[in-house]
Amino acid sequence: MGKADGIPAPAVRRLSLYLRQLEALRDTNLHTVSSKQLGQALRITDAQVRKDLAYFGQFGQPGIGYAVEDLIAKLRNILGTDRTWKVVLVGAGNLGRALLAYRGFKRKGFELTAVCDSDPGKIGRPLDPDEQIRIQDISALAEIIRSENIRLAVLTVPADVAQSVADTMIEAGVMGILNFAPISLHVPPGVTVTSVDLAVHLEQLSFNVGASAAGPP
Amino acid sequence: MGKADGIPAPAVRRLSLYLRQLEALRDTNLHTVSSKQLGQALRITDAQVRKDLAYFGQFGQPGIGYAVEDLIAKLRNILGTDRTWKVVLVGAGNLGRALLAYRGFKRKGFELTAVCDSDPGKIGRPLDPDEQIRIQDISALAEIIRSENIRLAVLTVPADVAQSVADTMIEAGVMGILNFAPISLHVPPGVTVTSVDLAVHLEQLSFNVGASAAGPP
DNA sequence: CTATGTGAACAGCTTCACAGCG
DNA sequence: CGCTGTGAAGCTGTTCACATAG
Repeated sequence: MGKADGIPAPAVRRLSLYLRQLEALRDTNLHTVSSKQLGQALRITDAQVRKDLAYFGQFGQPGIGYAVEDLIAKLRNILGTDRTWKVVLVGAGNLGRALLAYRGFKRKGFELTAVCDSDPGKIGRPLDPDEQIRIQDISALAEIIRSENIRLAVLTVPADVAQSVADTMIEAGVMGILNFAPISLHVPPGVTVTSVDLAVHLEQLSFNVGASAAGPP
Repeated sequence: MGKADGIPAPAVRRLSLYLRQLEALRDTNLHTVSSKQLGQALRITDAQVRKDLAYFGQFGQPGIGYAVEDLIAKLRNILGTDRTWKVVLVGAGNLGRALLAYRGFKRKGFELTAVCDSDPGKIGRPLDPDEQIRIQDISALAEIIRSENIRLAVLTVPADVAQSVADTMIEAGVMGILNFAPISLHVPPGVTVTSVDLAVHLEQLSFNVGASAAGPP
């Protein structure tokens, strides 16, 4: 329903990679970059880079390339990370706490606003010694989402409750879920889910390694 | 290097999802499943399911469907997880320790054999109270990989050292890397890398949510 | 009648190749 | 000249539709 129509999903994924690479280039005091350079760094053809960027506008200068700082700003705007997104994390297990500690969060435009868990033993505890966020009861989840106007969630709960937690969150207004539970979430149109399943990723490696060699000894 | 030739990468990704779903179905005492049922659970067309499976053999019975237990075994064999893969984890930070604690590892055919870190303060410590694995110095990494014949690695080190650690591991025999560092690893042909970048995933959500609505309030 | 396996049609993404601009 | 932006071509992956098997 709108801005993303006609734009290939793979192109959007690469946008994030371009942004990451550009931020690295900026730190080396490089002011301009060509599609060829960007492509080589990411193992993508230069034509691909140009086409991806051209979906969103004319950002380059013929004969010169792309202005690094400028393109960073453009990409942030396209991806929506020039604004700050409030994020709720549900599930304060090992993985949840590790993700919370990840400092890159805020720098990228995401602000962890609340953390919920169903374990009474965890509720009320501060997550990180130097963070003031305390774990709240999962029964308050919907109310928190509504009152804080939260649109994004990170889901690190066990698989058997993931769907019902997701339903609750969506009902309360969440529009995007980063799901770490090993299950296929069903969500209504307009809601986006991205899933990360450690086992799935390892299986891909296992397949590829097994395909080119004898396999594990 | 052969087995994967002509098979679409997306099909292989879905194989893992089929396997996950089948394991869930088995626990509900379902013995047979159709491509339509599998597809509905995963939001994929039935034709897609059949085509994916048909890349690897004729596993179904016309008029009946697929035998759940049977197909699980077939998929495990194809993915290479009917054998046990030794895995080394490098980087015992928050994320690394969280991944270690993940119990699904062993159940899926992956055995965490060694953990390395460069922080002298961590070396020698047991990771988990009930695990006997101790953190070893990263200078021993190559030797560990060689002597244990390790082929898979999980990389949870800071971005600025990720490439050099990867080089070391590949030199020592690692063929597949699950990379959590926010950087594009360059690896020689035959070596597989799968990357998981939290920021990238969140940006995808931000884009999609921003595309269908006004964005965050 | 149900459900698989598969060639053929279709759709979508990537690469090519070049016109045009600095 | 170098490099972008882009129609056209090429390729890869998905869906259709049906012959075939139980």
